[in-house]
Amino acid sequence: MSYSYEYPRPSVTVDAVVFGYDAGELRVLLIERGEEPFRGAWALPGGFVGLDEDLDAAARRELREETGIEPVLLEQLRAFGTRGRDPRGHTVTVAFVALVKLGDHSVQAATDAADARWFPANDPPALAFDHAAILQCARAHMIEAVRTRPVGFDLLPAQFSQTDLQKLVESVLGEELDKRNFRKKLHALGLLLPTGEYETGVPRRAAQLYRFDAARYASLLKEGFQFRL
Amino acid sequence: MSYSYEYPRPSVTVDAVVFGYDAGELRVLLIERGEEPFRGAWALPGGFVGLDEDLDAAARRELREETGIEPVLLEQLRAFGTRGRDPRGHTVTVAFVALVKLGDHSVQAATDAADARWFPANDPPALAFDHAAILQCARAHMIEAVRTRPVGFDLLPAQFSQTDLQKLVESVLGEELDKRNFRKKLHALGLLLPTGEYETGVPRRAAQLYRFDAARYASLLKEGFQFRL
DNA sequence: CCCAATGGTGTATATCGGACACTCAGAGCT
DNA sequence: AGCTCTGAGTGTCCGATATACACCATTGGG
Repeated sequence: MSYSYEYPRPSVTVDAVVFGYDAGELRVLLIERGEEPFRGAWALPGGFVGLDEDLDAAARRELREETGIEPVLLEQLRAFGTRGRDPRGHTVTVAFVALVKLGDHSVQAATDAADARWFPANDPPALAFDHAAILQCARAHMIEAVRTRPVGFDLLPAQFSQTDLQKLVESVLGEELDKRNFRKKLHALGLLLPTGEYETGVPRRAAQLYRFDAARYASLLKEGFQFRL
Repeated sequence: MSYSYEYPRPSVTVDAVVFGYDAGELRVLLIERGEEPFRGAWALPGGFVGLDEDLDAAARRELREETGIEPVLLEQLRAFGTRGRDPRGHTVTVAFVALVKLGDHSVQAATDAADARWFPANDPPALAFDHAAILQCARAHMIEAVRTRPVGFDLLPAQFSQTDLQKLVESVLGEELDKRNFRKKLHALGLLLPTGEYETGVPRRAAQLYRFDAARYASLLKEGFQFRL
């Protein structure tokens, strides 16, 4: 099957920077390319957009096909369209950022992906195409997002300690924060619900576990509330 | 001439939201479409991306062709690719925001554009495609940008009064600011050079004119300086 | 000469952000 | 049982920042 157009034009792809959080470190999901170009290299999951397919639907589909992951939160980063970024010819890619709770998903490589694995987001391997630049841009996006929106809660399990959250924020920002000041702000937001439950199996005093009050956040937003950490 | 591909796929266009500032109001440059679809309707300037053409180069080219404008500052907003946004078939557009000093450019419609004119950015006419949504997004972008980056200086003439700048910021934000507090912050930034010249032809005390210290801003940026108004 | 309109200027107060250190709880080990 | 280790939990002070607020000066025009 083949299709004709009056003018030559770039192709459109989507790529997803999927972040997860595990072992105190921000991680990014990469696939090993099973096809040329860059066969055997690590890359962001993604692929061509189908005709009449929404961009975010395409990103979700490619993620599902290549890695088995179905993210809850997926938002557009921006388009990358520098000439020469794809050796097959000019392609414009629309990059997305997705956040997943690592425990909720097991990664399963398929279709174009020979393998799919989590890597440290701040120390990734060499990447195909211009994916290193896209990842860099996504990390900058996260630095902004983690301070101004409650994104941490999409990366942590449903229940988490205040320290869990702080370590995550520190990992994204790449800098350490003061425990008391962090908690002061956190409580001031009023978005944490104490569960009454505690960590188990830790060789020290167990930290209390909290839950994110999504309903309250939604209603605060309507009143012009601005999240800030 | 015709080109063939193995798979059907969306086309790529660029659209530019060009902002200017005049008569105390933020303005946006629109063209009247000279071709179907939406012939006769107002729309953002833009068009198809050529093969092997960078996205920003395409946006600049379309702007030049359709309106005669060559903006200094052009930055990507994001991609819009919702199915059905273009009646000709699926097209993905990458939207840009451009800022121009109104006095430096005279607008000249050509090629696909039957006309090109400035409209109030906060009260635009009905627009073709999903351009109203793109404009909305661009305005939100400006609200963010005007507080965190010295964008006002790209919209004003080389010399301007403090009040000019304040009125511009107020027009973008859609809210009024306190004169003394605004000037306090402005002076604290240390980015205004007094020119010693004054307004002329005004029926009141003439305001002193200033110039933006771009060199100083560039050097401050390297030291991790964050602009904030 | 008076009026209208805007230019230009400082202080006092509330709020926010950042620095900073100790005690307590619980698990594991001897 | 007692000791040790690790991280949990908690409040104050100070400096910086943001906001509210009012009057006189200057100029052109009528």
